[in-house]
Amino acid sequence: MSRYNPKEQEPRWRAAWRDADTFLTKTPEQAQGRPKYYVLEMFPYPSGRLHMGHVRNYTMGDVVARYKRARGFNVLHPMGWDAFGMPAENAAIEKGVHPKGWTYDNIAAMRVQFDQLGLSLDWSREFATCDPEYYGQQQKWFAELFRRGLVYRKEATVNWDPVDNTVLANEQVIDGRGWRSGALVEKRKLTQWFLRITQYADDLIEGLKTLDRWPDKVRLMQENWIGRSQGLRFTFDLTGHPPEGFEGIEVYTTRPDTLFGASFVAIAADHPLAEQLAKSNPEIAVFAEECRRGAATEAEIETAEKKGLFTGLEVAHPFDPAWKLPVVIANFVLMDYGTGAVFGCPAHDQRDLDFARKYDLPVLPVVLPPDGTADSFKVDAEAYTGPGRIYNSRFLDGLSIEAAKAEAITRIEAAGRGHGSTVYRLRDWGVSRQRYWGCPIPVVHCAKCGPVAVAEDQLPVVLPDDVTFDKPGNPLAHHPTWKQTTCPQCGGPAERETDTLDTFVDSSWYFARFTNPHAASPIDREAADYWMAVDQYIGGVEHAVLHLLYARFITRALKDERMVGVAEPFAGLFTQGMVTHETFKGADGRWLAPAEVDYRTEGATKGFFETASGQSVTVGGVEKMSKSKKNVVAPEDIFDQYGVDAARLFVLSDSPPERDVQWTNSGVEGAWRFVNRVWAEVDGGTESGGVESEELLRATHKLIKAATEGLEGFRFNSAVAQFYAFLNTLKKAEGADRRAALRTLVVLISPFVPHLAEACWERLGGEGMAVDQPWPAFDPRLATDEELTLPIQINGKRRGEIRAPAGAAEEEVRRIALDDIDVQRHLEGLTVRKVIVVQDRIVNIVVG
RNA sequence: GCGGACGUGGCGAAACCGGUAGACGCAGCAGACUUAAAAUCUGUUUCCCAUCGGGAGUGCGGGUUCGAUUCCCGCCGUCCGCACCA
Repeated sequence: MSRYNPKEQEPRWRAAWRDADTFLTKTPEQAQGRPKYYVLEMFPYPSGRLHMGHVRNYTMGDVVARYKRARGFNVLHPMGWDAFGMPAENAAIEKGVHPKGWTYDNIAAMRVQFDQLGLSLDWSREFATCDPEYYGQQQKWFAELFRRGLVYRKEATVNWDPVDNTVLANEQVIDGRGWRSGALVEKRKLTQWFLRITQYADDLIEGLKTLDRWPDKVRLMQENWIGRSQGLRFTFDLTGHPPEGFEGIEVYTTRPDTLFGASFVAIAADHPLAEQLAKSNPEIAVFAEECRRGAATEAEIETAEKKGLFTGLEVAHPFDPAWKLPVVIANFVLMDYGTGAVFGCPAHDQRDLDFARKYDLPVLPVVLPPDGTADSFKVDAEAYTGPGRIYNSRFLDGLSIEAAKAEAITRIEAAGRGHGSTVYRLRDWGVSRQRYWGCPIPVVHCAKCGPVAVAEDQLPVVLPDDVTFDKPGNPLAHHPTWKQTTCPQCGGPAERETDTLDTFVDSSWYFARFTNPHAASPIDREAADYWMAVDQYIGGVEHAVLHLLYARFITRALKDERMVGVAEPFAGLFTQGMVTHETFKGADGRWLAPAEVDYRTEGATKGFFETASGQSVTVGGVEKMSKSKKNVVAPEDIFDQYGVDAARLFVLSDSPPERDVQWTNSGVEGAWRFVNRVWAEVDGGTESGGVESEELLRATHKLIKAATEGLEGFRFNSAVAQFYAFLNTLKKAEGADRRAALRTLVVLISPFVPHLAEACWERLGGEGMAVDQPWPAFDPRLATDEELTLPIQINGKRRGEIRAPAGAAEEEVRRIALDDIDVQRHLEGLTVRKVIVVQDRIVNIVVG
């Protein structure tokens, strides 16, 4: 008996698959009518190193791809690189390397690691989004959307680092300061390119209903993100002497029923009226400046202290001109949502209530809860947002909330002050980035014609290689010659756009490009019609909203261009959890990597010690593997020690795929043990002889059923547990002929541990390769037991069990149960009131 | 703050439609093999009282039900996303 040697077996089988072109995608003709199946994992950013998260993600996709292949599907399973983005530019600044060289070097390094994983990928379709062949095609469709008016320019706010003179991403703003300079970050307005995703808002909501193989939570998150709300848009008239040109303030509300509870009107700091007032009022200017600084993200804005500044202006209530409300500038009102102005109703909105308490504004309840009375109901520290009847509201009194909303809208519309309107939380997608390492926006600016899309025969607009990163800001903008060009429309002198596209654009259509990555047009319609939509898309849940929503939007936009036939790119979606690990800190507070730590017994104390110093180590929380906390286990070290299959098996085994899995050394050793046990069984089970065992046959069919259901339902951990259990059964079946059972087991584990399966298949004398074996079918009669053990409950408490034939009639089971000696003992002196028999499950005897 | 999830032994978990809670793995304990150790194999392992046996138990508090980890209401805790990270 020989120990399984992954170092010898694994490269051998990878070479065998490669030499046989096993994973080369078949054309529809070659597939000979077999149904297609498109499996895709979210493609990686080429950081240069494979991490355990990749191992988990791509192993899951591989299991699906190999399983579907065994089920007879014609499978497309491609891989590429999401290769544009900030890290390459950061490397250029910090290490003086060129983003292009850095990126392609990383791709080459990662490709080697990917090959080791033994994935069933068709590498002939590989591309990187930074290949001009890819982004040039992207520029083609982008130019089309521009001509169609789906692309436009408008002013938008960016984070500006006044020391580095550069735009900062939100993640580069740390506590309101630039990450490199440490300078206080300012908000600055720039003219930027936008994609009109809001035009598709309703379609994107409606489309969610068709995505029945998406997790409910992701659909819900997208719906909430789009945030369609019905409400009222209307104008409060300014009274007294407002600045010239400002007669009123237009607000949007989803609660027009609470209009009589209004006690102030709040506008955003960058509302035109606020900006006008700031010109002549230094106090307002200072406050607006304060609002402009700091908070880069919505989360920070929403959690920041609610602050306001009274402008001294007043507006009249729309239903009572004599009723005046103060106008305040508030840091929690967003210019991007609705009209950038709201009315505050403190009694029925918590944020408004907090604000009203702070600035001593009236709190007027206008919705009476069902169990409240007008005299007793008070709003104190908590706003009331529940159901009820309207009161304190003149002509709305007594109405339900819904009826009052309708009535308020009708009256406002009749008065010509506004109209009912649908508003989305979703904003148009700002795609401009003032950076070098991205897809150039294919537009030129002509003094005569304005912005003009680059003509198709002049694409791609290629990034120049000769750029420098010694000056702050966008290297494309400083390039001496690159931006000088001629106008495609009038032929006059013109300048290229120097902004590049958000990398989310690159990842919004790559799945369609994979169907024919070498096509002369962005998408080969015939190939896309055959392969799209992606049948199973797999990736991190952190992409639940942005990437997945953008990809759905672009697919719809391209469908309207007739470039693709489907509206929804991903028919099935699976969002997998992260790989986590314990964190360790040394005595001096430094983070320590797992490799720097030992578990041992030191005198009386057991625990973790730093290997180098022998000092004791604090064990922190279990967190996502990250460089900053050093709780990273390098996949290559694991492959080296246990082989790829053990690593693959472990990331699939311990936790359900949608949940986080905690990497542990002992866990991967368990997987390694399994690999060896399978090998040992196969090694010792190849000889004929032994008796045919019905028990083993039944166990085998049960296993096929369980494995198949586990794979279909994305319960890989359960499937793996069944393999382990089957191995235990197999060990105990001494004297039985195990050859058939082993062959079946090997085919079933093949998607999980493909190298081991091939080695075993060969040892068992199977024909061809394990990867080419069809998925075994099970006989439903053999996959269930003939006689079952049924628990007997008395008043819901388990009091015994009986044996009964499967499918036995209720009467028979009832008789066996009541005759049972244990049951009778418990029933002594009691009256049986009812006997509930659930077929093949349980018997519950109710006594009184 | 808003939106979404999750919470079961010492640990990772299973229980798919409301029907035996803890499959499978890890760690632990006991044993076999060994001069010894490692590796491997066998058994055992939710907690409490215990001889048979009984009681409690799925974050906490309530509810529906013959029966609740599963459904409903309220609370607590943890994690993810929040639009220029990918």
